[in-house]
Amino acid sequence: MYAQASAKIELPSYAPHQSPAPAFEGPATPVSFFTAGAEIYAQGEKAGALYQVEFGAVRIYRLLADGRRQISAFHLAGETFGFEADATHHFFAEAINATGVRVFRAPSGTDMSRQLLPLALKGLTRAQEHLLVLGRQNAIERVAAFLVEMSERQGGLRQVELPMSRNDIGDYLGLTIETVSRVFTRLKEKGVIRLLSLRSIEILKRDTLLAMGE
Amino acid sequence: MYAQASAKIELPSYAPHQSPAPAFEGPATPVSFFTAGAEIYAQGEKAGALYQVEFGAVRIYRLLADGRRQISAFHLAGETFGFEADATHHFFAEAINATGVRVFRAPSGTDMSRQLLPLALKGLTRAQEHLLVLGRQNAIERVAAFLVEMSERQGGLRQVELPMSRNDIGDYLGLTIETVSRVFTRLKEKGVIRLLSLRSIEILKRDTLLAMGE
DNA sequence: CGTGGTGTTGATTACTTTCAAGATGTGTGG
DNA sequence: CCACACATCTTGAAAGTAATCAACACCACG
Repeated sequence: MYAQASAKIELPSYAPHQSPAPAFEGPATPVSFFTAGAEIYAQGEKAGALYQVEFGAVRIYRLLADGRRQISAFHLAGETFGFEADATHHFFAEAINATGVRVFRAPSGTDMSRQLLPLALKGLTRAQEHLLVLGRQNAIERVAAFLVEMSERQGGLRQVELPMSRNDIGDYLGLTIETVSRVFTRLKEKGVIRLLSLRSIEILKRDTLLAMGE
Repeated sequence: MYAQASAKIELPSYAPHQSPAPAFEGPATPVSFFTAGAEIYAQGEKAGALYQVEFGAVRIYRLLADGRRQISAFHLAGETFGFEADATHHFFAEAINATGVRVFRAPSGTDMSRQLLPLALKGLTRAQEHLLVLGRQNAIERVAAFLVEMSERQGGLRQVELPMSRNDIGDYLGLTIETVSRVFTRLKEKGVIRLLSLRSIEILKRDTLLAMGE
């Protein structure tokens, strides 16, 4: 059940050397591979399965009628997504780049509440914290908060990999791509961060960044 | 265990005539009363209990260091709140006005996953939908979306009660109180809504409002 | 070594906030 | 029941921040 096979998948450097521990009991499910931009599921589709990122990254988003997009979450290696309040997906899920996803389908009748609740609560807390960012922080604070978040999710290292484009970052932070770019430049000029490459930054002044993101 | 007793509580008109069905099994817990502005719990406090609104309304919010506030959710009569990802409250909960809250404490060792999961998932979906509003919609769209949401949560009637102040609405929508006020005025001028009183509106053009909120 | 996609930078515009003043509403005490 | 006082809400003018429009640079790919 390979949704979209890519001829040759170059594993990105931030892929873990070994697979994350499976999130759920059950029959071993093969890993599905998705190329950059491939859809994992769409809004309105029937939900039911759970997805664990093996390597790569996934964006969860919603669209307005005129095409405006809000990314509500990124999921990195080891994280699980796809659970819904009812039988329908309320969001889109897409691979950001070459991504492997393990699919879990609980046998009908199985009660997954115990396993799912902590994930749902974690997601709820994250979403509510993100509301504060979108509702009450300005551009530089949003980007700072984002970099801190990405850093912490990657073990708090100085070097942070950003698997997503500026466009994705903008749609996550409620900013335009130009504003994101300008803020990156400002942070560089202030010596807070350094760009190792377009998708890889080094945090030089963590305290400043933390203070910015509040 | 009455957190704050008020001499005389005037039941607001939107209070249900009968108590909502208790959300959980367990020993009958007395209803706690809170006056307008009274704190139900604070960020950092130990969590554990669940709260069901009997009458009145509750705001859930978070603060930035400089006092900026983001309300992540309002809870009306019948709704349950207070569950957390870990043993600590990540948010503040306050009564918006005279409010009765039933407190449930599961006996230790009880597994509430089955009951909690649907609530957590519902909250997660709502929060993620709100992210789209805060991230990608302008002032008039935000207010329109808010009025539609409040209307639907009150049974989809033309008349909608707004138990919260303009300030609360602003902090929920990521706007200032002045902008909220101006948008209300514009919607009145366009004949989309009518103000019956400051805290009570009538929706005259539902379709227009829906189209605005997308 | 081109070419398309992605990112950066600049100038201008638009929207929301801020600051300020006044109006309206609510509650209290006389 | 009325009058005053405080809080909430509305409106206006000015300022600020991010969006938009536009051009160019950079990078990855074939």
